[in-house]
Amino acid sequence: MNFECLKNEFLNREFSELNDRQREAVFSVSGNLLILAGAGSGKTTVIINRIYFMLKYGDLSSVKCSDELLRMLVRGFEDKKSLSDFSEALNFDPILPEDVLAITFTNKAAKEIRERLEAKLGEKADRIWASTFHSMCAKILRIHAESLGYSPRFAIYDSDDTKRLIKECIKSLNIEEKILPVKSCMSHISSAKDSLLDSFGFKMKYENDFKMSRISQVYDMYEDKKKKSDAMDFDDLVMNTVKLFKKHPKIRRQYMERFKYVMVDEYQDTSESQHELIKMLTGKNGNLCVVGDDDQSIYKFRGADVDNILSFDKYFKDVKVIRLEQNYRSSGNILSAANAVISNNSSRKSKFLWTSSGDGCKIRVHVSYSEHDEAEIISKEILEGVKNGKKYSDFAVLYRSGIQSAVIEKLLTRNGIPFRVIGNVRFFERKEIKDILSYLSVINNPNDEIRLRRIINRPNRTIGDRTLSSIAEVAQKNNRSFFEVISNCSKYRELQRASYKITSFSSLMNVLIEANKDGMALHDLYDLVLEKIGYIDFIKSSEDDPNPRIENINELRNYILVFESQRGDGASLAEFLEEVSLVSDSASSEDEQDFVSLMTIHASKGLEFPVVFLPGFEEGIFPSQQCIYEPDSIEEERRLAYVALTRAKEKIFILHSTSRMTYGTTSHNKPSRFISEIPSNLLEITKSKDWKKLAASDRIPPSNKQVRVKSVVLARSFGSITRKPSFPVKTNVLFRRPGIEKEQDQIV
DNA sequence: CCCTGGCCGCTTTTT
DNA sequence: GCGGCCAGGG
Repeated sequence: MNFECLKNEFLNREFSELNDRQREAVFSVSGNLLILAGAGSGKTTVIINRIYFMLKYGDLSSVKCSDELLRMLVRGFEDKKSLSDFSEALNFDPILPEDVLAITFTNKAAKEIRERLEAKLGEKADRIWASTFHSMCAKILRIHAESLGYSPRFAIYDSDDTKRLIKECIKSLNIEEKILPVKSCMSHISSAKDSLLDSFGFKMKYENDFKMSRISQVYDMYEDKKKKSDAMDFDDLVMNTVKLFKKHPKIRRQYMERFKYVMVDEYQDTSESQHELIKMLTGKNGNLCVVGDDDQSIYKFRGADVDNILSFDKYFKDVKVIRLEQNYRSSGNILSAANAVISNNSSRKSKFLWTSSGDGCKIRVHVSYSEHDEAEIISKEILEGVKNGKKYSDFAVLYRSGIQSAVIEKLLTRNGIPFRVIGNVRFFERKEIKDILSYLSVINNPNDEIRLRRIINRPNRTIGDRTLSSIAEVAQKNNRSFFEVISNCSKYRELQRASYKITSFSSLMNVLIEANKDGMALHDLYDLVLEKIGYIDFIKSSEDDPNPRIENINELRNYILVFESQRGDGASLAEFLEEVSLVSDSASSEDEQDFVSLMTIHASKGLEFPVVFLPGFEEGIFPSQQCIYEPDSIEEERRLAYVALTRAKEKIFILHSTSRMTYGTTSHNKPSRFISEIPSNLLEITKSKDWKKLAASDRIPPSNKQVRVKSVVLARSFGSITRKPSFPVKTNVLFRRPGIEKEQDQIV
């Protein structure tokens, strides 16, 4: 018996709940490691255990052991002791929590990691940096803001702010919006930033391209205005951190030395800029562990580059690759189907999911005659399942595109099935919430022009476009900020006429700014803002049904209270805004927990359900029309299909319809190619009866009794319920909307 | 400055 | 088929 073997015996016993591959990943501490984690292969468990292992043992490969000690260990092993009981004798060198950086994409994932680490490690876990790319960058940039010419209080613009600002730039450059739509301009600028192309580089690159050089003008102006507003957009957070590290090698070294062990989750979703950031943090010889699945790369459209994971071993030295292929989620037939579909992709690392559990049931493919019929079949199957002891929450309906949900919502409602649409409008993006947050942002950073413009006439103060542009003009001419101009507007002749209105607004704001400076508690400031601006009355007078909005406003107050109780006394406005700007996470419901989940396939990544319905498996829907003639895009769609299939634990229903109404016109789509890529022996095909041949009585959609179903629009924070509140946005809409009856007539 | 009617356009989404 | 957005009239 040598030490190496004995050590493994100890560790295998301690980590016996893991499989061999998982253990290998957990024990590989030093050097660069790529973990290719298939769907449902216990990825997060590996991440948690690996950090746990590092903090407990460090890198055991360098530990030496004398003969005498070895005999002691053998005895210890027989006495069921753990290797850590010999820590002093073996003199191993644990890694400190502050040496570890764990990066994820979403707050939800970061939170899960933090919670699971806390459960396993106790308070030590707090010292580990576990955060998203963006919050990590924001944290670093706040510290070094001045080196890049920002103040530490810089604002963070979300896509709505960004859009408004870009729109303004397009306007003031006198570019026809028809030639250059804001959306396309925004996405060009965003993807430039994803690949670290700043406005200067952009200008150089596209000198000879007419359209792109117009965009370059916008890019220039956008950057300029944003800088003057002391603000960064989401893409800036990453790009500016890279810039900071390039410009100040000392600062870079400081972080490289600090984060001795770096882990990145969902590496297939990284963009070029994020990849570069990781390179700068770890260097060529760092200890970098990335986890991901190239087959689940579905975010190319927002800058993700699969190549970062596919060519990981080219970018980093001496990479050890570990594949996690044992699946703990789905039955055999589901995995066979998923494997078969994904094997049609050419650019991928080979991987083959397997399970030790049985084949399970076949994959049911159902051919319906319309999208109504399709939704009806789903409803029937759910009711049938519930009759046989399943819960509503065992079911999920996953679709390619959000527009598919409407019909399904309708028929589920009609059948009295409780459901929720996950990921529609997010809490912090609601108009009333953005309005109030904009007030708070301006109080924190009066230079934030875009948000100042948003609120200056909300509630109405009859300060219109005219006045706004003359303020902007004056600001430009006198080289003053927008806020400075409105605070002293009586001094400017051009603003004389509107002076009274503007001054009453600016003095209001100045009162609020002072209140904040005096250290007023956050929730008191919030109340003061609402009261001073008369926002509730404004909502009451301008909305047909003000209640949902008022509920949201109250909910924001709750959120502040929770924030204050977490942070203790010193909870500052700046900290609050930081959290809010990076957290899209939102409401969860207090009451009913048993509901069917409806969401896009994208939103379902990482989740699992016993029974999964996949409506709209048709050419033109999925794969979507735009992708059909592009091989690369088809591969991305196929990965999406792979994600969809691997969500299911027990049963999959794939549905396609011989006719479907989209955008007001009826189309007849062929079944999706992804269906034919599944071996037919795994399929069980059923068909709706031809509706024309049905007796008239059978054609009436079943129950039209008015069932009260609450459909709450949830953000993606599903499962992690931290606050009680809910936002019943869509309660009963379906029955109040006229036209349903009409709709039924059409079917009959 | 606000309201309303007509017109366009329309995957996927986190931060 | 529907909603968001812009232009034009009140």
